[in-house]
Amino acid sequence: MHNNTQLFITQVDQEEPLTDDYMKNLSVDNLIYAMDEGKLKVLLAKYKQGAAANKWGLIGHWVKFDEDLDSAAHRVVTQATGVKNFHLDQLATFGNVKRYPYHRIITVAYYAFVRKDEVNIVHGDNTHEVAWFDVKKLPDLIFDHKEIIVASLAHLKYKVRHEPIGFSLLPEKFTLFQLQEIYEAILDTKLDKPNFRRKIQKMNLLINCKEKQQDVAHRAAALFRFDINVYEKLKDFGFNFEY
Amino acid sequence: MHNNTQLFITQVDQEEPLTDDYMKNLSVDNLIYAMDEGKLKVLLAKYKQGAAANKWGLIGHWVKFDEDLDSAAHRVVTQATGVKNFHLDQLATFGNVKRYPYHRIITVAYYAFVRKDEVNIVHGDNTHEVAWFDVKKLPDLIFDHKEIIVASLAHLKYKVRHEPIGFSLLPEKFTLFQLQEIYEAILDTKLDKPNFRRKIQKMNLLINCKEKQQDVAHRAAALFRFDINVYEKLKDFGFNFEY
DNA sequence: GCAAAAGTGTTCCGTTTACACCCATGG
DNA sequence: CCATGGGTGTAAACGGAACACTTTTGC
Repeated sequence: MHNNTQLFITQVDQEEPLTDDYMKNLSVDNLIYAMDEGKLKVLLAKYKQGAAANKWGLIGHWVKFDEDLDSAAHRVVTQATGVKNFHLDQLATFGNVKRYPYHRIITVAYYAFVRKDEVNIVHGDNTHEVAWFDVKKLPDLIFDHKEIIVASLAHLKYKVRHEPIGFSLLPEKFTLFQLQEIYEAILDTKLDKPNFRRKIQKMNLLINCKEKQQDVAHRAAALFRFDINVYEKLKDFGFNFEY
Repeated sequence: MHNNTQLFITQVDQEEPLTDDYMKNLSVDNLIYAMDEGKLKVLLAKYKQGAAANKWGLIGHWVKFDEDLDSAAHRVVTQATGVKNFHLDQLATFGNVKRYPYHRIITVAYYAFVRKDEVNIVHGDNTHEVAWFDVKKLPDLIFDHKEIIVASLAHLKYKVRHEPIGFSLLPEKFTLFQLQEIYEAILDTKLDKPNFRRKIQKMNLLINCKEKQQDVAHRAAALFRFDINVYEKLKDFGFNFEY
């Protein structure tokens, strides 16, 4: 078994060196999502070293001994994007014995929502390319990362109906159509515009900025803000975003 | 910091010895749920050794090096209850640096649904009591186990609306009222009987066994079975159990 | 004028909710 | 005869789905 593996080892194909600060059997992998031109995109990296060399994978890293899991995920997202404030949630943990070729690594998957225009992609020492991919046009992925993305997309469909996560993907001021695009991208369906507008406005989560879009090649839309105060009051009670 | 901890160490208060088969920094903790007299109950253990000595906690154990996470959870549930077939799902992973007093342990929480009458509680070497607790009357719990249970109850409320998990808690043949009790226990609310019956029957997931309850002190109810075939067909399409 | 998206109105229909009511059985 | 749970009926209110329609803007 081990001999078999050896056959495929090339010069670049060895583990990235790890300092003593990190737990060798625990990593975080982040699903960093953003909206771009009405499409849901995820940030992927092409790695230089290790079993992942020259292949696309999620933005991940090992967890430090003195670091909470959430903190590790936050650190890795900030390091890769420069963004400091973003929505972050744990998705699930993937720990099959054979998911990583060299030894046992358990990875805790997190998903993060960022605004694409706030992102300044930072190339880590161990990546030579970092890029956004349409979730409907993914490249081949290392290890079980495809499975992780598929699981997260299913989870998003579920989640978007019960929490207003969409707002984390939008700039502070946005149009109703931009919001609708997010629901359409996540739910992978077309929604009826009049019905969507009525439904979302009836929730009282939106504040009309009394401003209009500028420089658009069509009638300018009203801009809205998300009312975090109303949301905080409502969420304890529980409510529905079903479509 | 370490000296501080020493102050509270007693004879029994030392770590349980671990063989080389186990990863020292990774455990699974299981939320083993069953229905009992219309109440949702969770199985807890009182431990003999270690930081948890003489306190109630979830049924958990370390993960073996050559064991998938799901397999570890399955092994621990079966070991504690004797049950071999049950519904098992991953909840979330808890890994704060200070959640365990001696060293860093990450725990992956799973929830399991069993039928109380199929359970034969097995006392492990390291527990001197194992018992069912009403989820609304929990004792003090070790480490972050209270937080884990609270998280799982919130997750169940969410989950029960989208998947017919209730059936995993019932015997093969059951009455509509028994099913209603599960929804009421998980959602922590009262439901209207006529409306519940109509709603659940319209889903076509139930098969009338054409049998009646025996020896009950009221009109005997019809018994139903869960139609797994119809469910398998429906679930890809997605459907709703909202109440 | 045309394209593109903003925005409003209305109808239809199934579902939800609330509640009244009768049935069967054991104590 | 009463308590307990089984089981049916129904009317009003609500909410979603579908779609026709008008408005504004830039090219």
